[in-house]
Amino acid sequence: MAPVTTELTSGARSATPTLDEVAVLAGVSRATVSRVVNESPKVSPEAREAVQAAIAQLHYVPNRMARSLVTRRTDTVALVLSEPNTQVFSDPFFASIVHGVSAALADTELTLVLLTARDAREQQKIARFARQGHVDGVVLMSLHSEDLLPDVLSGAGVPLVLCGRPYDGRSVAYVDADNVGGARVATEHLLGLGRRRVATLTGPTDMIAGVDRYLGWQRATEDAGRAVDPSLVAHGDFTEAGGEAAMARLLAQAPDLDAVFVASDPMAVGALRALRAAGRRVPEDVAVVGFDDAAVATTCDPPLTTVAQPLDLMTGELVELLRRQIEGVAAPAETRTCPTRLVRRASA
Amino acid sequence: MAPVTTELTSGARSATPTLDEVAVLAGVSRATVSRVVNESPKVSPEAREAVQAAIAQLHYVPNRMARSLVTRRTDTVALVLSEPNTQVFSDPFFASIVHGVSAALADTELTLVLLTARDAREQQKIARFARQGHVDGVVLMSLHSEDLLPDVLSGAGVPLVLCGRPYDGRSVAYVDADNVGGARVATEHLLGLGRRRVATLTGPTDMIAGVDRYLGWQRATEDAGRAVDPSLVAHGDFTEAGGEAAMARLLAQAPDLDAVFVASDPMAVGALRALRAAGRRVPEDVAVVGFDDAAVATTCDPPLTTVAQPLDLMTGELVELLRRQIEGVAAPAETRTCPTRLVRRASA
DNA sequence: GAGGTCCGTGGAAGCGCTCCCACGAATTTC
DNA sequence: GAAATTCGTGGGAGCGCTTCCACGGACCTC
Repeated sequence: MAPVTTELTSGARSATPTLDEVAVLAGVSRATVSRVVNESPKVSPEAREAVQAAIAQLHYVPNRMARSLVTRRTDTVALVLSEPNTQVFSDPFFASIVHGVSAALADTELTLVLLTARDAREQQKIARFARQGHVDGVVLMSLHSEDLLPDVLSGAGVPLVLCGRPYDGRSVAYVDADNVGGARVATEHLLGLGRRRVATLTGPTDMIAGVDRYLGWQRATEDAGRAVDPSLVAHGDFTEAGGEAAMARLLAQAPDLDAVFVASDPMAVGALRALRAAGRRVPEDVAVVGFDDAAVATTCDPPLTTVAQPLDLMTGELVELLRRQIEGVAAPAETRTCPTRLVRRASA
Repeated sequence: MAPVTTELTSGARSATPTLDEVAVLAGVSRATVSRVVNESPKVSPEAREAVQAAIAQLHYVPNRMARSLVTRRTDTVALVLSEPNTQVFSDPFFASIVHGVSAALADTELTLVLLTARDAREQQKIARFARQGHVDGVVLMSLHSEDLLPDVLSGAGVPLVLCGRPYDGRSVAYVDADNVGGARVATEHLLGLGRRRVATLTGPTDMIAGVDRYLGWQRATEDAGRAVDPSLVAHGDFTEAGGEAAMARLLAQAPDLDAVFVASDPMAVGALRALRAAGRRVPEDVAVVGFDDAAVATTCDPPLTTVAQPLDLMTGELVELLRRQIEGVAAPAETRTCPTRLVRRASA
């Protein structure tokens, strides 16, 4: 009998038991233990039972590194937030996406890891992480136009789905809300209320969501036969403070405005504050519509009329598209655009 | 010549090149390539150069799974948020911790992955993930008293540091802010202003931070020779909405209060709103002190006097303690309590 | 009852890497 | 000038796992 076997049968147990140790204890071969662990049907009930008993007794946990080395899978996917501004982290929209993806993954054998890339160096680190085989796929929230990560990742052949349409027209799988449509409906609602001067507070122009929501406002304005007056436009950055400042500017530019479509709920909350500071009543003097249907939309004063995105649907599609790519059964660069919906509350 | 070698030298390159292929191309052995990759000094300049050229030419990226299998290290640490309530995600304090830990790790070779556990099932998944050797260590934000993850993880021998003192007195490494001291100073400040009825809005009683901040208020109250009047206490949940509701209750219980220490800034913002709704002026009628020094403390109306935690220090210590455990040079269950500091603004 | 099929099982190869050990050449020491 | 040291290098074992392949026994078929 070989020394190693002697040691195993003599009862000396390592802190982290291996397949072999389980096999020896169960009186079967390594291969059979592997089959039991991987739920292969080709195992007799007796053998299965013996193995399971041994696993329980030794507290055996398979070593995923070893497994991954041969299977070429890690059963792990990454959600990457590529964004220099840390504050975005506390944006409720982002939190919802994380929550949704995580929930969609909970029903699968996949584990979610969250990675953040604030600068080029961290992006490199993440690219390496992905390329070194630590994850089977990546959901990427790359918000700014100049981000390199989408290229690097898709170039490296890592299964990839973007959350949000890519800024340029590149061919890559993505899931997005119908931002243009949502903004359009919001603006039409304001117009339908009989408002004469419908302004907009946009998001950053280097983010596609910011651009698309502006586009929706613009189209609705044009379709209503109104001129697209530059003084009715102010740019924000999707944050509450940015929204407050932009609203103040907007009031200075266009004191006669009587409605405003704001490109995100946090910005709308800031806008509400600026409006109050300026002595304008909402919705009597100025009607306000936000975007996102964040939790704060129900608690602010007045409760916010806003455009809701189907988050569950979106995160579900995100995971679905990614899994298909991982399985290798995906059509190249599949995309989904999910419908939005106006939620009426008191602000418009 | 063996077939495999023929294939390698004949120019056929796999999509993901291995050490062997680099070795063949560079005309050295696998061992030498490994030395170059791992920056061993025992390599001649010529060999190093040849290897580096080959690596560049093949776009070689080491397979971390294979490496981990033998080194028993992954160079990855996890930040685990064990918290059923998803909304906590958008809490600025949490975002700051993530940011800080991530920044502290950016200077090292370690990669950070973020994991969330909302229920027992996800906790199991994470425990498995850690035990299977996917991470070298864990920073755990386990906020509630009944959480099992600390036990499971430390029981499994995974290097572990808690962010926040454990609820019970268990022996485990942790880093925490001096919540009791901070709350005490805040309360003393209110008392020092000459306020007669200093109330408090607490956090959840199953979170140690909630308990400690209440304790600080209590001690300061007692030390000032005041009675700890139950009607001066209302419980919140660290959220803005919860703070608003609790403040409304507090005003009903103790209409004569003239100061309130609020256990978190988001709650304080809610409290400010409730106070305004009730027609109380801040700070004239009611002085308010918050906790956390979140970004919102500077933008709300009036700007919030609050207790700041040394986040950089805390996250630095967190990473330091964890690294020491990973290196195996840590004393058992090291702990750090970081000093807090009162930041005076307009609300008190 | 001889040949065929099926099924559970174990042996063994190998995933890509690190690292111990031994080897030979260059350098040093007495 | 012989022995000892140093240094860069390559061979090879092995990390823990999956999976192909072959084997033997139980079962069926004509």
